[in-house]
Amino acid sequence: MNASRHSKSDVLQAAMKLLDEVGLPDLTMRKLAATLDVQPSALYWHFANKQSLLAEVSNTIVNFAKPVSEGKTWQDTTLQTALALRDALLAFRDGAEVVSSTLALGLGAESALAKIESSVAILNRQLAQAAAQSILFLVLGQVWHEQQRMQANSLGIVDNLEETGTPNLEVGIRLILQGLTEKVKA
Amino acid sequence: MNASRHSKSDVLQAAMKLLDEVGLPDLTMRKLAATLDVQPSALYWHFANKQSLLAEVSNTIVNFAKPVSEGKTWQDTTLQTALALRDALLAFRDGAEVVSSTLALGLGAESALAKIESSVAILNRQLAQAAAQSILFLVLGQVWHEQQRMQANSLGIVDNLEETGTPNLEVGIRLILQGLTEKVKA
DNA sequence: TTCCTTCCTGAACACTGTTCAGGTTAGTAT
DNA sequence: ATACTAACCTGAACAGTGTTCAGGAAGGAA
Repeated sequence: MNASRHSKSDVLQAAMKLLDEVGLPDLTMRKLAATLDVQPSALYWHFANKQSLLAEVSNTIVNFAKPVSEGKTWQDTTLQTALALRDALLAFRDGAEVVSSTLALGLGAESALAKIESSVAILNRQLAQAAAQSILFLVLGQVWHEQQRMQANSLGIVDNLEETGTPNLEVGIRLILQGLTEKVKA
Repeated sequence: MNASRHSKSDVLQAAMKLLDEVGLPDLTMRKLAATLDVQPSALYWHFANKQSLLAEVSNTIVNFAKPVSEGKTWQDTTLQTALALRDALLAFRDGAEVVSSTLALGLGAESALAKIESSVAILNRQLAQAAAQSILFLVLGQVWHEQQRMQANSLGIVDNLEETGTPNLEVGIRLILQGLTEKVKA
């Protein structure tokens, strides 16, 4: 905005705003610097590189998920946790792709996994971990797909008549939870 | 290799080889052209752009999955189909990321989804579709994660002691299948 | 006033995907 | 053999990317 000096969180905030305006593919260091009235090289005082910046953007998105009130059953709690993450991803343009990338690179965003895993109150920890990871991939994949379609539609590209984005996710999670429940009985 | 003229499938083949040698981030049009002893611009006679090239690479990877022999139950068939896709992704460096990207962009790779969906022999088509999509995201996310860790390890980065890549996937798929089975009973 | 930390400039480097006018090669038809 | 045509490629450029680095300026503390 103005020409005063900027802190690290200023840059992060500007990055979030720019992401919302132009999307991830056009979120470049040069454009980001321009919105702050600063040379591109100035950004490298605050962040070691672009990946580090994106990692913090990713964490901001994940931490945006509001904590869920404990449900009646752990199944319900887990479902609410997953849907809260889904809402957080949807709240930011290209949110799912940002988080997916940094998660793949091993930077940040593990807190999302941790939250889901801790909600799966099952004795067998190996099983809980596999289920939590599965649910996380489900949410990321589904929302990524949905957000990509949103952009495609905004560009006037024909959309397939199917609008099964949101329902499919809940169905998928419920399938995993049901499977978990059955496996625990045995 | 040599300096003779090249066909479209020559370029595709060279792209697959280069992908295996340098990985997706270093799969550039210039490097690809160099392996063919050709100027970068020559590639644009065969492919409209890099995305189109990657889409065909993606299709090649997906179609590499060998068809499964029909199992005893549809649950078994679906599991084998998913694992066959997993093997295909693992057979190529950064295979999961390549396929994920082109799938997100709406180019190709839907045949993977179709194969899984057709194996889920359930009356409720909406349910089968949700389950198939869930399983696909599971496979892609898991293998992507695994392949990223493979590269990280090869670069000497510390690996987390957990080696739960492969088992987690099968567990996750089985959970979905079990959930499906229960839901069908009701 | 000196010093030191914080933040930034300006210029460059080594890349990237892509376009385009024009050339070469090879095979087919006359 | 000559002419034509489609397939394939060159060479150069354009507009952009992330990143580095030597140095300069601002502001508070000693």
